Amino acid sequence: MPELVSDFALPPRFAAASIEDLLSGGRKLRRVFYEKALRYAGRDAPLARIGRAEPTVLRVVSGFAYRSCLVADGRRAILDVLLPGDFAGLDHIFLARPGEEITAANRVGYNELPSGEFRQLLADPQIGLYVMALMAETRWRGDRIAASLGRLDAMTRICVLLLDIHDRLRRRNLINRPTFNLPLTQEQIADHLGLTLVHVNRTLRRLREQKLVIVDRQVVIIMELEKLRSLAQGLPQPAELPDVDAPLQRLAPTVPWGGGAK
Amino acid sequence: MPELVSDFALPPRFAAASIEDLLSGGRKLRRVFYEKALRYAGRDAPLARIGRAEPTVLRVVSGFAYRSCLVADGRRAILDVLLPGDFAGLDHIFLARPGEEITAANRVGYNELPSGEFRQLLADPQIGLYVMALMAETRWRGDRIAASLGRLDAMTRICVLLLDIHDRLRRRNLINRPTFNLPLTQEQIADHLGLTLVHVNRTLRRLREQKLVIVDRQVVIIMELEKLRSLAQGLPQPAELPDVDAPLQRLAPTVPWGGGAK
DNA sequence: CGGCGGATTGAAGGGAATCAATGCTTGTGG
DNA sequence: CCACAAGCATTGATTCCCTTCAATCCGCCG
Repeated sequence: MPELVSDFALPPRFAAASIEDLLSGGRKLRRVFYEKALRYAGRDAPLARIGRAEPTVLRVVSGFAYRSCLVADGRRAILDVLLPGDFAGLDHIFLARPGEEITAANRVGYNELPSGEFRQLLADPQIGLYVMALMAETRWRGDRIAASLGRLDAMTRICVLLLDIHDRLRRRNLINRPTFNLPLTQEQIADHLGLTLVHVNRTLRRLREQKLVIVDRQVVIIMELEKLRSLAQGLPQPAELPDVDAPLQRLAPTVPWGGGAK
Repeated sequence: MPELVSDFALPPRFAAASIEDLLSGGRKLRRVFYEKALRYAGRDAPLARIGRAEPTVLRVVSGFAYRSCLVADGRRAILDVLLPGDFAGLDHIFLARPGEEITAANRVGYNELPSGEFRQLLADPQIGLYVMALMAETRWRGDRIAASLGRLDAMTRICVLLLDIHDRLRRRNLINRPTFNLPLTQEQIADHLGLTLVHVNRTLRRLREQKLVIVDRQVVIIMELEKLRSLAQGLPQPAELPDVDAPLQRLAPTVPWGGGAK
């Protein structure tokens, strides 16, 4: 049997056997969260704090947030960026106290469920399956930035980050052009990509000069989508979770870009 | 209410509510895997390959393995190191084909379950809960190396890696002194930590000179355990999964160290 | 207006990569 | 039993990507 040479390029697919259960699990879970009040957190406000009382599971409805930690010498590492539709605190199923810090990057709307209540939902295997898929997706993202941090240079890392956020927003129908709002400071980008603020700035300038991506203020415009994609080749790819939210109204991010016209 | 200043130092704890279910889930899962034949893979042999036919879930019984990917310019990134007792391929619950490469670092013994069969086990919520805990643990490890790669220098990264493997082996009662066998080449360590083989080598020498850790061949001797631990401060910590295997026989790794006397 | 957080840019230094040889083990075969 | 090859480890010299330090600029808000 001959080797399939270029099969690595194919994006991972979900096994047919699980898709049905997955989708209904996702719908059930969505329903539960929607019953909860919509809470808001202002910029830089914590959604979860290490060691605090009762941990909760939360779902971001609007805005960006990030998980982070502080290492020994006071530097910060941003482990993951949370977009509208993302869940966070799933490991609070097990933990008596939050083990990570979650912070709002801009004004974030979210729903929250006490972890005890969430744990009871898992009695339903379909919900359980969906939660596992969410956890798997988080891991894929984690693998992806780990590989980026370890093996890509600053320029490529930034491209991959922007590409990933684009794809995630696109898949959720939050955008429909290669342009979006990125409410992260250059310092936060640096902390996420293992760089310094200064070097992020320089690299963004070079990206602009090369007309690959334009990042001005918080507006990102991807000029060469396919070129970015080729830079990300070989990195772990998340399988695309079937979109549970498809029928919902779209949550377009505000794009301060000439008043939003056209 | 005054801030608890140093609460971050406490290791995360499992919520009492879930421990019972977790343990019996783990025991059930263990039973299923033990019924399977023990397979072996020689050094550098793949346990799973990207895009191959039917994906499986597997459990390492002896030996070391690692998950890896190849990025665009041909460099390799080792995303995770698998020790005896670790599961791999849990995301094959969802995937039609394996999305990652798993390779044996030395001779590995393992049990294997077709992902379809594994999926059926999840009908049992206790097993489901345990699987989620396994996935959460993998994520914690992922967060930890991501933070290391992003914010620690070569020396500290190596210390954290050695400390982590030590702790994992220790927790599973595979060792009882700060000495163990690490069947990874310096190149593999480099690929895991985002360094080059040459720099790993130099750094190991400096660690030896400073009498922090001695790494000779594949034998690791940690001299200053507490100093290593202080270097890892602030990194995400995995909660310690209750040891399902406690009553089992211990699987001591061979330590080529003067014939194993003492 | 002053102040502040974020962005931008310059100059200098350092940690890690790269290039290049040379040892050291181990396994294989004569 | 030794020769030889292959893989891994070790070490030196040089280069470069990124950091660090420092200053300036810009937009925003009270």
